[in-house]
Amino acid sequence: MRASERAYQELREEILDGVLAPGTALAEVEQANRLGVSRTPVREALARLEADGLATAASARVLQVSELSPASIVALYELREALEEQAARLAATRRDPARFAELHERLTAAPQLLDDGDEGLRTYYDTVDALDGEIDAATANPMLVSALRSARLHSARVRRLARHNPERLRAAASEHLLIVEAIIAGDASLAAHASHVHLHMSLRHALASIESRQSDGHRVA
Amino acid sequence: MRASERAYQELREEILDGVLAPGTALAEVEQANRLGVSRTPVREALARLEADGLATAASARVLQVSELSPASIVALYELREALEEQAARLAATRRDPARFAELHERLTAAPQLLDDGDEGLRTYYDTVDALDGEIDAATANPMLVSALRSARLHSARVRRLARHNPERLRAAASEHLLIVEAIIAGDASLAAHASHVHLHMSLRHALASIESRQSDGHRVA
DNA sequence: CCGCGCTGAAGCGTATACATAAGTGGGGGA
DNA sequence: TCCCCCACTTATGTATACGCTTCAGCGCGG
Repeated sequence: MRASERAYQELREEILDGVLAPGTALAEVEQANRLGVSRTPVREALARLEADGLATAASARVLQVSELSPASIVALYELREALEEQAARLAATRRDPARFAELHERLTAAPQLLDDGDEGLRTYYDTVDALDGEIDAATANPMLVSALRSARLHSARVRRLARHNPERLRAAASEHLLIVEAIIAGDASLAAHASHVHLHMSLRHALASIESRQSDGHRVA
Repeated sequence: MRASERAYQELREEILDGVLAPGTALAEVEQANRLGVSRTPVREALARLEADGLATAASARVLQVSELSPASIVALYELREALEEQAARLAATRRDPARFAELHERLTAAPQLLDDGDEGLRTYYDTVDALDGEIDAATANPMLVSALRSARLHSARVRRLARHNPERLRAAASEHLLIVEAIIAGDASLAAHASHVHLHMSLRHALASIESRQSDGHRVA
């Protein structure tokens, strides 16, 4: 694999996982030494991170991991609303019902996974990610998909910040189920509205979760 | 200005203006010689163009100016629909009425500009761009704005491809006017629907215009 | 005492040199 | 004569070196 690609993925993972906390400075030489590659691929990686919005230029000379304030989370969800409602609408119009029928089964089984500990949780998230993938494929719109991908990057950060609340995840599964049913039925309007509802609930939970975490005195997971 | 920045802007302009036609290969050495800079800044410029979607990797070794097929134009408008409706909604909620009142005046005067030849046309487009800017500012959502900016890049290509039809531009001005009025009135729903209508009409015109151009035997403007 | 300017250093942007991989053309063998 | 393999060419990926910009700290002048 290309060194620039490895550097990018490594840095991205670390930012998403919170290893590199918001506000951390990303200097070329430092990261080049740390990652064991030269500055040129690091430069490319940092440029991509900035384009992704995961890093922000604090001044002309210093790049840092971008903050994840409640305000920016709200902004993220406003963007996701726009994109995911449209994606759901298009998917409902253009979907292959068979592919979503399979997802319907998996999602129906999903809540039970949450009793299976860490392994089950991973399978649960795999199912949710598979739903994203199927919707992407069904929209048949590369531009929309690429915008969605960018938004999901940031969602991954939020997901990690919010506590994994089994109760919330069970509710989320049933919200997802409704979206899938709407898509299978070819009901674009319902698919869009169900997506809206899901995002609304998800945002509400994320904000509450982060607020409670902060009042815990910034406890680190 | 930085060499990589100049290279990027130069290449972007040439792609948007059609100087570099879709399908043209973008080789590092060739462009470096042509633009009078070294390969490194060209590399960065090409990476940005690819991230923008203005260039596509045809194979592992060859990057080329991306195609602008009717299908991709439809996809672009589906994305813009999602983004601009949401932006209009948010702008209607958060706007400063005074700033849009000024735009309302300028847009009312816009149709007359179209009789003033090239200079007037430029002023007309400046007004439309100002509307975009005001909406961006009013949404108060950096993520949404950055997604919009990316979509507008591609719109600029489409705009150039479509013939400048005064009749269509006059209609577009009145569509914009309705959007502005809705924003001033704080009517989020109307702002979104008016944006949808505008995009629908704009897409219809763009597709018809391109089709007629192609049946002209690919006449170059 | 405050503000402007200088000087040093550190980091970034660019160029160039080198390594590597892929594609192509030619030659040899079947 | 055709096909396959090897070598060469070319372009990309990576590393390093150099020069310039910028920022911080200190000193001098008002």
